[in-house]
Amino acid sequence: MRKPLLPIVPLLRDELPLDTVELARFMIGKYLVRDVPAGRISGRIVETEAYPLGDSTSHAFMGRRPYNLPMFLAPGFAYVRLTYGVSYMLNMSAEAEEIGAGILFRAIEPLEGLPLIEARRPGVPLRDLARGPGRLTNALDIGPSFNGCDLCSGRDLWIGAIERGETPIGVTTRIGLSREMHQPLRFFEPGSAFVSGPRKLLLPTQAVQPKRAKK
DNA sequence: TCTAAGATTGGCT
DNA sequence: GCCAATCTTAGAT
Repeated sequence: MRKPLLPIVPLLRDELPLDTVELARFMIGKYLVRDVPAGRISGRIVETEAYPLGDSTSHAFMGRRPYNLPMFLAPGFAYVRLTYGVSYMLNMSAEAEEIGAGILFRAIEPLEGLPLIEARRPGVPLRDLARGPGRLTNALDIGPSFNGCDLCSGRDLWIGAIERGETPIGVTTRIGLSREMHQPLRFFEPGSAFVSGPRKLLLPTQAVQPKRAKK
């Protein structure tokens, strides 16, 4: 007998905050769902990053290009990119149409479809299956074909919610950047073991020093 | 459990 | 050459 599915309700575009940073915060504690022929893969979103308008590290910073078109769509469209030639990353458009901004999904806590994930990642501990943006896309079997798809569609690949209340949210600087490293634009669920980076809260008084340049 | 270093990879931030 | 990463290995805590 199959386990009943979690009561995840698709998020409507109207429910998404327009503001990039607010959207990144908002998505913590929501759910990413992937429908595959064999069933459903889903997980709780525990880590995101914001790439707002004017951010020099954003793929939209240089203006509209063929490869970054989804970032200029209305909120809730997927932007899938290959990075370092090895990993795909799942982003979602933010801000009104014509404005290039988005958020990056960095980690989820896998909840449904674990056998489907494990079949593709034999021997990998549960905690590591979707801890990191590249692992997340691997766990949900997301590739470049999802670039530009509507995450508010409620099918194939979509975002949803169960509880509607506010959850506590941790904030730090973003991961892996060599510019704009001081910005508090990474959000995560405090206490979750499924978060990929530091899980200590950034205190307002903490200054962030640039890393020493490599020799 | 964490941090760090080195190798790897492909498109153009 | 620069990167929004992963994997393995090694060491500290």
